[in-house]
Formats: sequence, structure tokens, C-alpha cells
Amino acid sequence: MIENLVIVESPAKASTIEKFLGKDYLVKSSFGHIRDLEKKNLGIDLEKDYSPQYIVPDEKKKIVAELKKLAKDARTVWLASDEDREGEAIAWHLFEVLGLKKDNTKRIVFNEITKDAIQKAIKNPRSIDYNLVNAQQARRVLDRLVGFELSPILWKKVKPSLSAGRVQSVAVRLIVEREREIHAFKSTSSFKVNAHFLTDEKKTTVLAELEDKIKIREHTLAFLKKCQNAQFKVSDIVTKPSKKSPAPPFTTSTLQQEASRKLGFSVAQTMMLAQKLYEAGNITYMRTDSVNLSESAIGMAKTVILKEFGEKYSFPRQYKTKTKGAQEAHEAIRPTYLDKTDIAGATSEKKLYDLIWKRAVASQMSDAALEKTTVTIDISSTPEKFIASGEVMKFDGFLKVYIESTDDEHEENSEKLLPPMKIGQMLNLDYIKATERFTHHLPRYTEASLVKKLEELGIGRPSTYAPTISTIQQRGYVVKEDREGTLREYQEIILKNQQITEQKLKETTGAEKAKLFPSDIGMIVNDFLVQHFKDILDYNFTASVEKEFDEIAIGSVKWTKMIDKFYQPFHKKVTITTETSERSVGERILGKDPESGKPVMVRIGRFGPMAQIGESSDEDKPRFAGLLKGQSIDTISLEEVLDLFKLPRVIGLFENKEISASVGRFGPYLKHDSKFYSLKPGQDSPLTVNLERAIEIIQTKRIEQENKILKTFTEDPDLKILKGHWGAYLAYNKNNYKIPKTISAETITFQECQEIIKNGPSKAKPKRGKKSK
DNA sequence: CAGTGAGCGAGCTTCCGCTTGACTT
Repeated sequence: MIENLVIVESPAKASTIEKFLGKDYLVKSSFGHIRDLEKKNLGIDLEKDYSPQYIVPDEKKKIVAELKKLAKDARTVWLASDEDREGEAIAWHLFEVLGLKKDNTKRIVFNEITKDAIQKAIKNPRSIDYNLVNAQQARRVLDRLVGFELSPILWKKVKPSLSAGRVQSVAVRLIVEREREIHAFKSTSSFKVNAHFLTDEKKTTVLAELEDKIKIREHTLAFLKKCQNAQFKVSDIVTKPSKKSPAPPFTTSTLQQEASRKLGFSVAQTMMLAQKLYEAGNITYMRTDSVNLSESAIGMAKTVILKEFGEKYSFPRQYKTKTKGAQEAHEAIRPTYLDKTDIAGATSEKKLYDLIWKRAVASQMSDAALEKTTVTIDISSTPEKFIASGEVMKFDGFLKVYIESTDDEHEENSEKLLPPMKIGQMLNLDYIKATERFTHHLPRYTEASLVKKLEELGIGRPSTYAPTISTIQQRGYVVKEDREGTLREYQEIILKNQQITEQKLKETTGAEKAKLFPSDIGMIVNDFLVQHFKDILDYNFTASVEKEFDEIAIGSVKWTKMIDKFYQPFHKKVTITTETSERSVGERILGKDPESGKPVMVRIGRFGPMAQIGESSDEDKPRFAGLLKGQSIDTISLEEVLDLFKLPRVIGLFENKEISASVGRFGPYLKHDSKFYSLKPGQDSPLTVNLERAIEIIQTKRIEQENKILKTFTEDPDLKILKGHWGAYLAYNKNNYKIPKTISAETITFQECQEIIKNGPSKAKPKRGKKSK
């Protein structure tokens, strides 16, 4: 007989709580939800008021059986799942599936894991909140209806196996629209004019910027001419105090952002490391939308700050969550023990822990006090003014520990220390430099900045940010890529020693690192969905249904009513779209082929993005060509398409044989002496690669091939021992054979090789990414 | 492996949110 059985959601949480509760309590974990809608079918009975058809999935059967057995023997069962919509539903599913009884089942909640909080919860049990449960059922059913009715339309109208959903489709939309904004963006340039002055002592320089940028070169030159014999006088000095406050401790989303900005971690990587830290007991729960810290954590932080930095640096504070739709079932992410500055583990874990520690500690520290000084400098020959600004830190406060990063890629930290100056003081001009600067488009999303945007829109939850980002990449809607920048020319005009000189310089622009780009399929699917299901793709759709879920949660709306109101018009739209909409292949007609006069178009074909000259109905067949990597249906020009039809292209002769370049099933390649040599997309293009470079590629590949060979045999020159990615293997007649571990690749004999060949080639790789049933 | 781009149609794909391992290569 067990006195008390407590069920929580996470096993790590279970073991912590067990310590607080003592031997009369057995604490177990449900490992999240224990049942869900049927996997294969819709799982919702549309004839019976949307009645959900729940099943316990196979992987949960074992844990359910165990909990059932324990619950039967327990005097009291405490359902201690999280205090939010999903947590309440978990408690209810447990109640139903385990066959619990009302009189000995108690529902308790706590949103911080401290002894006090848990004991207080035990003293204040309640019963299951069915309104909250119904809000969750509505959420679950709505997501299923949307996902399972939209996806099949895409299978019919675009491509099989695609998917759509309330969260993922909006995430893709953000990326598609940002990409189009970027393409529509026209950069303009203007001249930023910086003056470098010397103070009387000629020891320190003062950097000042002209108030307004100058649009064109001629005006810039005219301005510099005016400055040639001018005098420069300090006309005003304004000093203003300012302060900076620390950021709140981490939530899942802000942790993902900062780990990306400061440590370069992907969203998935951050979560995996945080999970490890959590399981080792080093940090609190890592999937949270709350910035709340427990009283004891605030106390611990104070002790640490007093000891490490002194009283001036301590400033305990409690933060309020501003995030849309936050459920706040947990604390913010923080070290479990704030006095622990270092942990055992891998370097990456240590780095992430350090970040979490700094952010949490800094959040409990004093504001930084700054003093901003703005100096206005008059020019005797013209009314324009130079402005020098500087910043002095009067007290570092939390900045001693932690500075939050931003996503701004073009940040210029011009705030510097200024030497002492007086109003009326004359300054000596060292030189003036006018540099041509360009406006830049909005940045492409990174994984982390996309998470930030989704959170702002109230779309998705801490537990789904990382999976959503991986889903939209897996479906091929979005790719994470680096892109090389292009060289751009800019002008610089300098006035020094009364002389004006001009020069042209070059800089790289538009380079991207680990950014999210939409694919052709991503754009086509997005356009299709936006066209036919505008309301669901609306950025405010989630926010508005969340409001309705809230109504259900307080009991003022019946959940099936809400679903019905949504589903009736939605389903009608699904039916109409299925019946009436065209197949969507993203076709764009670019113009006419100057040679034949036939129309030139691009679209998605059976094997991906392609270009076509002529209609399929024409007497002579249309001509086809695949698009190159990096080209997009959305943006490719007629010229670029016509270039594609120049392939295969003969480049020249090498060793008396022709080298030609083309694009095939596996990308661009060179062909020489009936051997193939892949071209790296982005590095060499089959349209432009020259003979010299082609020969270089062929010779490099030959050397690589040479190095791969570990051993050959005089008995049969076709039989080779090669060095592969996973070690040595045997190659013969275009088949590869695994060498048994009992035989060393170095001493293998010809006889042994023949033995291996007799046993047949190594099996083809099994299909990935699918769990067999 | 490297020329494709059509059509027929079996059987399959798919959502969002809670949670962790157990599996290859």
C-alpha cells in the first residue's frame, strides 16, 4: 500500500520533488501527455459534436500501465501536472485513463519547485478544472482540423506529403514575405561626413559627424570646399544623465536568441544543451514563457551579488511577463543554485550555463548610470553643424556581468569618450572624411529571430519553437544557408591639409550566415494558402482564437460551439478549394525566346524547379532545363533562363578530349573522357567556368581519387581497397563491400577479397526519417 | 547515377503541445 502517489510531467522534476516530500510520498512522471487524438485518422467525430477519439500511443502504454498499477494501490493520488491549459488536460487524461476516483484524487499546482511552494500546494488541493480542460480540447481539435484538412489539399494541388498548420504556415509566410520585401528593396546611398578635430593640446582627437547625411557627391564636394578655409568652434555642450536597466532572466525564446547571437548555437542545439543542464539539476525548467523568479532565487542572487560585487550592485527585482498568451506555469530559466558559477560537463554546456547564470544574476543588479554628452560644433563658412557625442559610464551596475546583444547587424558603436571641451573653444581640423553609405534592407530571419517574431505574435509555445523550425526545413519550405556577399564600389572624399582627394573603394555586401531562405515550394505553398485561406494565414489568427480559448477557460463559451463556428465555414472553403482551384506549380511567364518566338516560362516540374520554352501543346516538343541552385522561380530573369538553355556547353580540349559543362539530376557537373566532376554550386557555375578552372577541378579530383586508394591487386586491377567516410571498404565492379572487422584492411589478401565479394555487396541504406510501424 | 519534365493510380503523407529516450549510420 502506498500512502501518496504524486504524478508530475517530467522525471527530473519528480526526483526533485520527492526529496522535498519525504518517504510517505511516491513521485512519478507521466512524461507529458499520455494520450492524444488517433494518429491515422481525423480522430474527431464530426457527426457527434466533434467528440475527440483519444488513444494511448504505443510508446506511452508502458508508463500508463505502471501508473495504473501504482494508482490502484495508493491511498491518495495527487495530480501535479503544470498549472496551464495543457497541464490541466494532462491531469484530466490521467484521471480518465488510470480510472481514478474522485474521493481520493487531488489536483495540486505550483509554479516553482521549492519546498515551501510544494508544501503549500499539498495543503491547498482542488479538483480538476473542466473549463480549462475544454479550452485545451478546443485547441487540440482546432489544430487537428486545420492541419488534417489543409494538408491533403496541398497533396492534390501542389505535391504529396506537404503539410500546413496554424503555426508552421505562418512561420513560412513570415520568411516568404521578408524575402520579397528584400527583393523589392532599392538601396540608396548618401555621404556620411565625419570630421576629426584636434584639441589645443593636439593630444586627443574629437570625432564629430555632420548632422545630416548629404545625398549626392557634388553637394558633398561643395560642402568640403566650404570647409577648406573655415574655422570650427564649439557652440554648445549638453550633458544628460541616462541609465540602462538589465533584461529579465531568460525564457525559452530569449535564451534561444541570446545563445544564437552570443554563442552561435542553433535553436535545436540550445534546447538539447539546456535539457542536459536541467537533467543534471543545474538549471530550472527550460521550456517556459515566464520571467518570474522565486523568492528564494531572488534571495540567493542577492547573497551572491553582495559577496561578489558589494552592496551597491544589488537591486532585487521581480519582472512581469509581457508576452502575448503566456501561460507562466514555470519559473524563468535560471541556475538552480546561483552560487554555483561553474558546472561539470562539456564546453558547450558550460558556455550555455555561464550565459544563464550571468543573465539571471544581472537581472538582480543595479541599473548602470551613464552620462551622455553632445557637443555642437559650428562651421564659420556655412550654417551646417558637426555633432560630437560621447558617453561616460558613471556606474557600471549590471553591465559588470552581462550585456544583452541585439539582432542589428549594422550597429556602429560611435559612443566614445570625449576630451574636456569648453563652449567657445576653437578646434583644429585634422581631416574630414565623407564616405558613401548605403541604406540596407530588413535582415533575413535567423532561426532565433524567427522564434522572437513568432513569440511576439503569440504563435507557438516554448515546447514547439525548435520543432516548428525543424519542420519547415524538413518539408523543404525553408533552407538555412550561408550566402556569399558581392563586391560593391563606394566613394570616399577626404579633405586634409586643404586638399580634397577622391577615391573609389570596394567592400563586400549582402553576405549572409545561417539565414532562412524560402524555397520555390515554400513560396508556392504560401501563395496558395494565402490566396485560399487568408484568415488562417493571418498573423492575428492565433491571437484571436486564443481569446476564444480564454472564454472557454472561464466557462462563458462551450468549446464545441466555438469549434462549430469555426469549422462550418472553414470546411466549406476546403471543399470549394478542392473542387475549383487549379493545380499550383508556380508558373511564371517571363517573355519570348528571341530565337523561336515561343513563350519562356518557369515552374515546378516533376523533379523540381525548371524552365520551359514553348507550350506542351506545340507541334514540336517544348525544350526543358533545370534551374540552378540559388536560382528561384520567383526572381529569375528571362536572360538567366535563356542562359540555362546554352547547356551543355563545350569548354575546350584537355588531353585531346572535350570538356563540357552541364546540369544534371545531382547538380552542375563537368564531363571529360566520359567521367563526371561535380561543380560546387555557388563556387563554379557551368555557365561561366573556363578551361583553366575546369582542368584544375579535374586534376584536384584525380588527386583525391588517388589518395582514396589504400591497396590494389595485381591479380585484378579493378578490385580496390578504398578509404571511405566510415573506414576502409572494398570496391569492385561498381559495387561496394564491407570488410569484416576480423580482417585488417592493410593486410587483406586477394583471396579474402574474393570471399567477401562472394557474400554479396553491402545492403542499401534503409529509408530514413520514418518510424516503421 | 549526370538525357528527365507524361500518365495511370495503389497506398501513403498531415496538425500542435506535453515530455524523453531508443534507435541506426
